[in-house]
Amino acid sequence: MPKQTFFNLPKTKREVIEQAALDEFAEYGFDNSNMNRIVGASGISKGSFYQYFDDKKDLYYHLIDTIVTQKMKMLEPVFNTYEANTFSYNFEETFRIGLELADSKPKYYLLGEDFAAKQPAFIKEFVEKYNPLAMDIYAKFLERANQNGELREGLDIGLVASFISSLINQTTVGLIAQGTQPQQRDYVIAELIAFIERSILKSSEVRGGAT
Amino acid sequence: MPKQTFFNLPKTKREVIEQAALDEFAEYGFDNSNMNRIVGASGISKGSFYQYFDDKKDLYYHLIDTIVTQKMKMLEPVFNTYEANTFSYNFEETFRIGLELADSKPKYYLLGEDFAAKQPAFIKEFVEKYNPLAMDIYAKFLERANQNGELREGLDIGLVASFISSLINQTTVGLIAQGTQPQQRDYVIAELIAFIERSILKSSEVRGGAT
DNA sequence: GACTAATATGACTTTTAAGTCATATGACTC
DNA sequence: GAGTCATATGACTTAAAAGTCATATTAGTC
Repeated sequence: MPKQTFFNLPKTKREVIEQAALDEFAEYGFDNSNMNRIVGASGISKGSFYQYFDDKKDLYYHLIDTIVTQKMKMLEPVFNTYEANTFSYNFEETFRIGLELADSKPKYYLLGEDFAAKQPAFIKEFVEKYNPLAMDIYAKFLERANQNGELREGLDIGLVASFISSLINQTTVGLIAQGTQPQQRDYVIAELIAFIERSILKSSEVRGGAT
Repeated sequence: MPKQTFFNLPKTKREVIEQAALDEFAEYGFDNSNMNRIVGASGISKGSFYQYFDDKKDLYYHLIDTIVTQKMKMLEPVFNTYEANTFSYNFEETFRIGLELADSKPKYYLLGEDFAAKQPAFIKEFVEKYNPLAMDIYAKFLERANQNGELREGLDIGLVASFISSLINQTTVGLIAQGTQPQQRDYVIAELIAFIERSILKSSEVRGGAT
C-alpha cells in the first residue's frame, strides 16, 4: 500500500506517477522495469518516489489493485442481475465489458498479462483476494442456465466453466495483441459465442450460425 | 548456439549442465535465474561455462530448442498421417502426446511456460521458426476434416483452430500445474474433446456424451 | 519574517549478478 | 620430458539498478 504522503498529493500528480508506472510495467514487465525511468517520466525525484511508496513492488501492487477494482466495478451490474438473464446474455456482457476495458486501457491489459505470468513467482494473495469472483462467475452463469433448462444434459459445469474461461482469456489476448478492428472483433466474438453455444446449449436454444 | 567446446564434452557432463540449467530456469524463469547457482549445481566453474556458451541467453535458447525439437519429433508420426485420419483422432493424439511429454518432463513444460510468457520481450525468431508447424496444425486437421465432410457447414476454420489451440494450451497447463491424476485426466480430456466435437462436428459424427 | 513541519532532491551507497582473464592443470605428440 | 594445445579455475571487474540520506526547498502558522 502506498504511504499517506502519496494520497496527500494533488490528484493530477498522482495520476502522472501512476501513468508513468503503467507505461513502464506494461512495456517491460515487472522484472525488467526500471525505477529511474519511472521517476524520470513522472518528473519527480527518486527520493520523492520513496516517500510515496515502500518500494517498486508496492507501486506494482498498487496498479494491479486499481485495475482489478475497476474491472470488478464495471462487472458488478452483470454479476448482480445474472440470475434473471440467459447464459448467453451474461456471457456476452462479461466478455464485452472485459474487452471494453482492455480496449480503452490497453496497458491495463498488458500489465495484467505480466502479472498473470508472474503469479507463481510472488503473488497468491491477489489470486485469493479476487479469483473467487472472477473465475467462478462463469460457473455461476452456467449453474443458473442449467436450472433454467438452457443447457444440454450431463455437462460437467465446473469443467465447462474452465474451458470457457480459457477461451475468453486467450481470445481477448489475441484481439488486443493484434489490435483487431471493431468490425472484425464483433465477428470473432460472435463466432466464439456460437462455438460455445453449440457445445453447451440444448439444440432448441442455439441461435443461428453454423449448422 | 553453444560453442564447439560444449559438444566436445562427454555426454554425461553435458547432461548435468543441461539438467542444472533446466532446474534453474523452470524454477525461477529466465529473468530471475542465476548463473552462479547453475554452475554450482553443475559442478563446473564460471569460466568453464563461458567456454561452452556465449552467455546466459545462449543456454536458455539451447534448452528451448532441445525441447521444441523433441516435441516436434514426437508429433511427427501424427503430422505425417493426419490426412488419413479423422479430426477427432488427430486431435486426441496431438493433445495426448503433448501431455505425455509435459508429464514425463514437467520442467520442460514450466520452461516452455516461462518462454511463452517472455516472448514479447526478446523472442520472435523462435516463434517464426516453429510456430507455422505448431499453431497451424489444428487448422490443417480441420481443413482435412472439412474435405471429408466431418464438419458442420459454415465454420471459420482459422478461428476455430485458434479456439481449439487456446483450449488445449490452457487445459494442459491446468492438468500439469495441478498434478491431476491419470484417471481424472482422462476424464478431462474426454470432456474437452466432447466439448469441441459438439461444437464443430456434424451431429451425425458426434460420439456419445452430453445430449 | 521567523519558526516549524512536510515534502523534494539527486548524488551516493549497496547489492546483485553477468561476464572476464591471468593463471593452472591436464592431455597428447614427438 | 619438453613443447603445445585444449580445457578448467575462481577471484576479479563491470554494469545496472534499487534504495538511502544529508541537505534544500516550500507551505503554513504566529
